[in-house]
Amino acid sequence: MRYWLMKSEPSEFSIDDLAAQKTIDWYGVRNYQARNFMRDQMSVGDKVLFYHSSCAEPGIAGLAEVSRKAYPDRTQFDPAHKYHDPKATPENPRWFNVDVRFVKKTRLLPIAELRQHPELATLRILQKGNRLSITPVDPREWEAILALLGEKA
DNA sequence: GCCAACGTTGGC
DNA sequence: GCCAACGTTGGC
Repeated sequence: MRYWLMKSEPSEFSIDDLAAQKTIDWYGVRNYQARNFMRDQMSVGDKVLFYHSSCAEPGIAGLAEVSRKAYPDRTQFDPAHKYHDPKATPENPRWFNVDVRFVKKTRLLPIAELRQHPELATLRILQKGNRLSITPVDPREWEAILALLGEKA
């Protein structure tokens, strides 16, 4: 079982949307490294920090988990979709996504607060130049973050 | 809106 | 295979 942080712009899809919808296919990832994490390393039951990015209050907004292992991203085949990829075919899909299930909404844990904790200095999203929308979280980091959230690890 | 960082594209 | 140009990300 692994731990992950997954970014979403709340104007596109927020923790409240996930709470309402219960489960989402995490479509739209068009970065190979992030795709590979989903396709090659994620399994059902993996724990997820749901992160709000590109917004007024960037930070961790809730907890989720992987509920289905990776399969081809439906939007790559749809010419009308903004995530359409003309080079992808059902026989040769290029992009994959997992399903993510809502666990709970937490307090908003801002990125500025994450930066204050030395034990989180290694957190991938805090590294300079980080842009990956999906990053692994190590167990120590996970525990430290859950403690900050007042959740039991 | 700014800008650093980074990934992708395409000409050669 | 190199690398300049370009587009995107995302915090501030």
